Formats: sequence, structure tokens, C-alpha cells
Amino acid sequence: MITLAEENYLKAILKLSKNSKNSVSTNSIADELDTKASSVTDMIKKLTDKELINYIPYRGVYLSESGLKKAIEIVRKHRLWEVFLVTKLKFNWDEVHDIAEQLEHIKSQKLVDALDAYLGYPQHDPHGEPIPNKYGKFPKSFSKRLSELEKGSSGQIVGVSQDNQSFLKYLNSLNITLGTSIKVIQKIDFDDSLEITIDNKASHISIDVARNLLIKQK
Amino acid sequence: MITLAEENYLKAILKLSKNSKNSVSTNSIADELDTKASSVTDMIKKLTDKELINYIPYRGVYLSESGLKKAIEIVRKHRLWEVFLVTKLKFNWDEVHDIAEQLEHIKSQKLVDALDAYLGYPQHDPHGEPIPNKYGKFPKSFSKRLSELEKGSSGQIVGVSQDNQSFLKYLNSLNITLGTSIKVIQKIDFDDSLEITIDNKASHISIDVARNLLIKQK
DNA sequence: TTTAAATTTTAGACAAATCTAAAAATTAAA
DNA sequence: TTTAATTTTTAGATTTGTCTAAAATTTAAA
Repeated sequence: MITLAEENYLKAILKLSKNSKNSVSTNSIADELDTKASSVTDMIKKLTDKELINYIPYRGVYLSESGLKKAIEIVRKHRLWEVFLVTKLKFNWDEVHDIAEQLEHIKSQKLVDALDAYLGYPQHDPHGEPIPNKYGKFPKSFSKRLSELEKGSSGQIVGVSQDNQSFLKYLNSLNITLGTSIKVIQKIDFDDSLEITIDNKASHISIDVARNLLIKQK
Repeated sequence: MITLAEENYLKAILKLSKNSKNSVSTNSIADELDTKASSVTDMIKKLTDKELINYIPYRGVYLSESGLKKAIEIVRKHRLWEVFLVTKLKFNWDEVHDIAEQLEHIKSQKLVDALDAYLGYPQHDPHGEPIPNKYGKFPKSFSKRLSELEKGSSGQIVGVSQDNQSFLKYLNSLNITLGTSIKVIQKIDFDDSLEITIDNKASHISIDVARNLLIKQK
């Protein structure tokens, strides 16, 4: 049986290995989970014993096949619960994260599948993040989210994944519309926000905004 | 902050003090939670320190005002989630207990209230157990136990007072569910068992079963 | 009422998950 | 390439919740 703490480590490692295709360092995990490097080393040993990750001392870790499967399941649950909270219980999209952090650890395959069906098999959560299906596959999309672009890359806006009035108003004020060219100048580690240029004019946007901007690279 | 283990102890103490109006013994808690008496003694000290229970060594415990409030909140959450699972996600009433055991520990007052509203402020869970409102008040009960009915009387099932897996499975096999009409045809002196009709079909049940069936007479 | 049985508590130990402080290994800099 | 800085691991301690075995207390029985 996999513990709650172990699940949180797997999720953190998945998140970090997305950004940097390479193996994940002890310190980066400690930062992500707001804990100490020594605690991470301890947990790494437990996860290695359970064959959920591969680990070379001083060289970092990466998820094993079973660890990746497990981590994706947790992400799936988190995002499905967020959809539930917003579409059924009428929470705002910025209120649901902490509750979903708890709900993602509820163990019942049948519950997850029933929830998925009840929600109509959504492909994205209220923040615009993709929801993997029950086999762990993420939905295909020709466009990327601006939040997924690496520093230095650029592309053109082809859509949004959130269309409430205040969001669209905000985009207007930034001079972002369909076809706008955007380049990622800098990614701020502290809050994941982005320094970008919009038609060559500098701006700063939050991760929430970047996640909801669909972009096509040339 | 109250831990998961502490919540489970509070719930157990509430359940046990319902049956025997008196204070609750160490051993009975150990039985209920499938743990050892020494572990219970340890936890009793923690709960006493937090003023969630009152405790006299060798004499048992009872819930304090704040402990009772907390315990009722957990019961409320457990039963609301059971309603959600059955009415929205189409689970059977005998499949929901283990999942609700997990969901009852999710912490968010706003979530509980939103769920309650979403479900239409239900007064009973799928097992017929009453659901306390947000102020901790239980709805007034109108049901009797089937075992209390006289020969010749009849009524409709509105709940059970025992919800273990095997009991619920057994009821399924008898075609007894919420709303089923039952009439007492004969009471057998020898073992107190009952000849009944279930939707006009004859059956025979033990006193143990009859004691756990809640019925409403016309 | 004294003894025996049952219940409850204490003492000491253990696993999980964390921490601080110090040691070891790696990376970067002079 | 040797030294300094950074990163990572180890050693030892702590907290929570549990256990076994033994001691203390209460209850029941002779």
C-alpha cells in the first residue's frame, strides 16, 4: 500500500520531470514539497525500495513505469475533483486547489471512473490543465498552453480554454487576441509567472493566465 | 489541528455512547476500532489534553462539548458523501461505506455546506441513518424497529441500524431495500423470529435482522 | 471478605515521516 | 587543478500512532 506522503512525492517528481526532461534533483523536490533535502533523501529510499522510482545517489531520480502510472492517477483524480467542485458545487476556479489536494488521495477506482462519467469525461480542468483518461493517456491537442513553452520559444495565440468575462477583459487589456504573437522571455521560479513579449512589447503574466492561453508554435 | 486517527476515535466514542448512555470503556473502543486497549489508553490521553473528551482512569470516557460537535461533524460528512455516491454516482447502498470512511475526513466547511445544498439538504443517508444539519441537530425520527411491530402490522422500510457489508448483502438477497413494504404474519415464540411478507412474498427472518430494520407504519 | 478473573494502565519498543547538524560527494571558480 | 561553494547524504533525534508484556486496579465469585 502506498502512503499519502509517498503519493505527494510521486506527484512532485512527475511535475518536476515535465519541466526538465532530465532526472529530478533532491533539492528541487525539497523546494516543491516545502521540506528538507534530508527528508527527501529518506523518502527516495522508500520509493526506490517499492520500485516506484529509479535512483542513483547524488544523481537524482526519475519515475519508474509503475511510479509514473501512479502519479498520473493522482493528477487525474485531482483534476476531476476540481471539475466537480467548479461545475457541480459552483466553486470558483481559484478556490478548488486545496480541497482537491485532499480529495486526490481518496482510494477507489470505481469512484474515479464514476466521477469521470458523471462529469461527462472532461478533457481539461478549470485551470485549463489536461485530464488523463483512465488508461493514463492525456488528450491530444495541436496547440500547446503558453505555460508549457520553454524560455525563448514563441508562437501565436489560437484560443483560450477559459472564457469567462473577466478573463477575456483582462486579455483585451493586455492586447492579447487571436493571432497575437507571444514570446517567453523569462520564467519566474518563485510563482511560475512569465515575462513575455506581446507583439514585441514586454509584459508579465501569472501562471493562471498562461495556462489558459492556447498557442501554436511555428 | 485534529488528526485522522483522533477523528476516528471521536466517531467511535460517539457511536458507543449512543448505545449505552453511560461513559465508554477502553475495551469497547478497542473492539470498535479493531485495536489494542493500550493504544486506546494512549489516545485517550491525547484527546483529553485537547479537551475533546473527559476521562477518569479506569472509569471510561465521554465526549466533551467540543468533542461531540466534532464527532457529529464527521458523521454528517460521512452520511452526506454516502448520499452523493448513491444519488449522483449511482452506487449501491452497500458499496458506499468504505469510500465514505475516507471522504468524511476531507476538511473544508465550505465543501460540506455546498455538498449539502447540492444534494438538497437530505435528512437521511442511503442506510436510513439521520443526517445532522450544519448546526449539529439531528432530524426528528418517526421510525420503529421491525422487531417492535405486532403480528398483523405492516409498514415500509426506511432504514437500517446496522450497516455492515454482509448484512446489507443479505438484505439484497431478500429483496429488501428502502421503500420495501413488509407485513408481520407470525412471530415465532421459540426463537423470536418472524414470518413476514416482502412486497407480498413470504419470507422468514431472525430477530437479529428484524431489530436492525427501521420501518414506518402507515 | 478474600481470592480469582477481567479490565485498564504503564513501560518500553517500533515504523513512518520528519528535523538539525555534520560529513561526503559533486560542481564551479580561481 | 586545486580550492571553494553547493548539493546530497548520513547520523542521530523527535512526534505520532501503534504494539507486547507486565503491573495496577476494579469487578465478580467463592
